[in-house]
Amino acid sequence: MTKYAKMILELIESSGTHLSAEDIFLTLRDRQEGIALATVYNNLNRMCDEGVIRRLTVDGYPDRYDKLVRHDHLVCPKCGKLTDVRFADMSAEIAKQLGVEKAEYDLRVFFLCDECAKKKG
Amino acid sequence: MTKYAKMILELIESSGTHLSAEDIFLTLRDRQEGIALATVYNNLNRMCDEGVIRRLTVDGYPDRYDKLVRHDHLVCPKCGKLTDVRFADMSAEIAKQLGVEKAEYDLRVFFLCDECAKKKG
DNA sequence: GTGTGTGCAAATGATTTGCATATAA
DNA sequence: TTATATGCAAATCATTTGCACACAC
Repeated sequence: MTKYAKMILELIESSGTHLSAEDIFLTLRDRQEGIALATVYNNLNRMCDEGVIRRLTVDGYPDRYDKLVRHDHLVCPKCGKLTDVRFADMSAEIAKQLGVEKAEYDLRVFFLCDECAKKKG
Repeated sequence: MTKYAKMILELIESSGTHLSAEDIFLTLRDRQEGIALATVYNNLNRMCDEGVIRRLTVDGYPDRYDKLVRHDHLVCPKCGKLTDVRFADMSAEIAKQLGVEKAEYDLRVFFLCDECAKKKG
């Protein structure tokens, strides 16, 4: 694992928000790291393949990346903001219904975020 | 509602599969309709905004469009294939937990499709 | 030393946009 | 008529790729 791979992973693991490739690129560049955007993408793709991080694709917005700890997401239908939330784990029921031992899933709940709710009212 | 809007909606409603903008464009063009790809996109976007159809964004694949009847999806992690499936409706629990009357959500279960399962074994 | 990561610039591919024309209410 | 949809081509934007160079093991 290289210098940049480590930095990128650390950023994602330690971040409270959901970072896009560009967020990561800009953060590292601000730290005077001479990293290229393509390198960020390369690393993110590799880590997703290896199952070290998770990609969050939301329609209309650039992909964001997330840690693996089990949780679900609220997605703001206005601004695309993602918020972590934890609903009951349904892996067991789903797996049972599909006739397999283990099942992975992605649950997104559409929910107007605080900021957009304010703007509206 | 225009001629093409009707055709596009009908295609989506009657289709057993999940069509992409290009699928729809090619289908209509094969029927000798002089439709433009941009028109397909325009109509799909409009219908999504109006809440008449639903957009399915799967990372790495072009968007596909779906009818509104409540159901969930299996997503093949190898080929991106979408399959309809119906798990228990969780709107009520989710809404309760969020403190609202109604909640919309999107549930995707990652599950190797038949074809990819064959190829593997 | 040899494979793999990196930087850069150019390519890609899905989707959007601008604008002039055509169509629907 | 008067707004809105359409066709076309060009533009956009996130992401990927090719290639030469630089590390890491």
